[in-house]
Amino acid sequence: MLDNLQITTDEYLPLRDVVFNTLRKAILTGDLKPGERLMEIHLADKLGVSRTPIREAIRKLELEGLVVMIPRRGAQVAEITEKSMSDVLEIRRAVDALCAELACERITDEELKRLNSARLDFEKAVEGKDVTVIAQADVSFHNIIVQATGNQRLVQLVENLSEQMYRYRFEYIKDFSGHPAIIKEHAAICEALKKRDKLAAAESCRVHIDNQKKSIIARIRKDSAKH
Amino acid sequence: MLDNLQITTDEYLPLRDVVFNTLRKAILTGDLKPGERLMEIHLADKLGVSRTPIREAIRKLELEGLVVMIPRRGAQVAEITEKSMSDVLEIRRAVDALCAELACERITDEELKRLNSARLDFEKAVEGKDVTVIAQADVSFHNIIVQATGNQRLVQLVENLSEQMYRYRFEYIKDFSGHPAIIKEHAAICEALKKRDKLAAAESCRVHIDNQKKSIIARIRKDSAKH
DNA sequence: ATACAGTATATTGTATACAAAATACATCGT
DNA sequence: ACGATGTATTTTGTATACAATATACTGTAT
Repeated sequence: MLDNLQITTDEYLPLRDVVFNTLRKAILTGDLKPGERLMEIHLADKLGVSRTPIREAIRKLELEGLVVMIPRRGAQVAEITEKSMSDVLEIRRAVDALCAELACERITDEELKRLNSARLDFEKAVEGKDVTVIAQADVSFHNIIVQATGNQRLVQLVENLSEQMYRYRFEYIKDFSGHPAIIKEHAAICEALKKRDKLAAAESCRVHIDNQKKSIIARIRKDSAKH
Repeated sequence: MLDNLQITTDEYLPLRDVVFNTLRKAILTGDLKPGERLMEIHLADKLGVSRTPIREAIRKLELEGLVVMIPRRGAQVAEITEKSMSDVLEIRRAVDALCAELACERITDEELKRLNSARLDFEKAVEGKDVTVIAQADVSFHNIIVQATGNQRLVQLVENLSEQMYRYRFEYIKDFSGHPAIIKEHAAICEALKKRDKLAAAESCRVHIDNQKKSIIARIRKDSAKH
């Protein structure tokens, strides 16, 4: 009874945050497509709230880079260009390498164990062919490394950068021919972390991102060729 | 006449952005101190606007990490702890090194010239003793490098990270005994960029940040010892 | 004097109302 | 038929109003 009450108070989220999460998810999954306008009244009606929380959510999406504002014309979903994605990946490459280096210094034995089982989970997920499961296993693996840095702002930064790649992650995962390489890369990262070999860990992460970059950029080119 | 009209339309900024800039500056300069509550009606009265633009500005400050929200209690200026600053600097170290590496590949001869004169401007600024002028010259120097990467998202990231260090930048600059070292570091960075030597450029940047870190962390310890 | 209860006040969260600008559309003239 | 002009509509930008919660205060009982 009291427990239940506690839970409900803990679960309180301002509507603006509910809207923010909803819109973000819609953008990342592609329900809201690049260039699409976000009209306040329309969204308000659709989500059953007033314009106020909608507007506040849009302000956050704006700073996050998921929507762009045009003065007196409102918000629209940010376009993804090859350049913008390449910019993101360029940063991601360095940041992931940093994560690996820091993790070498700070990862605990317990986290190393969890990392290894996350690695094995990923390999198992690859055998099954469910793309969502594979993607989730990949996220879990990398999350352990980022968390092991103990740098909360770094966690947040990686999250934001990952977000930008989200729509293309699936393309990368869908390419089954690339799976053996991913498995090898994960193994290399694991190995380096276990040895606490910063150079090797960082380099493995760079290779890992470089490979992702190849398939993501290829996909974008294919997409833009269509239009 | 028409020109004037053009200017005024160009200069249009929604009130939310005016408020956002105003509050951000107030936080960075320390007019609004860590832990201080941002009360909407109070701010609205003070700035002569309604609560709506205030709230939207706060949403952006929230995502930027300059304020933290407490549900149903509103916003307060984020505290700066040694840990949070150390987290920022850890990222900044890697990101600045990345900037240097990319700049090695992409900086134009014209930008190299401007960089060199910015370096000399800094040396001149150091001779005069105006801290604000010195800080500005330092910013100009580093801006050229970041811009030379041609990566707009990287520019934005560096800006955000710099922001967090802003309040302590002056302490670093104020320490006149450190100036010769800074001058040498700038020269090393310049030199490496001219030679397009990525390793040297990156390493110089790391050293540069490590030195900043020392003085900033020392300052924070001194501050927290007072309280 | 101190702890507590109950009320008043202040503050946030949300919804609505109003103003200004941008867009769409229809009418008119050529 | 085409373009221009003026009006209607839509949409954003801003202000205000209302509701719910948290905080501060006051008085009372111990």
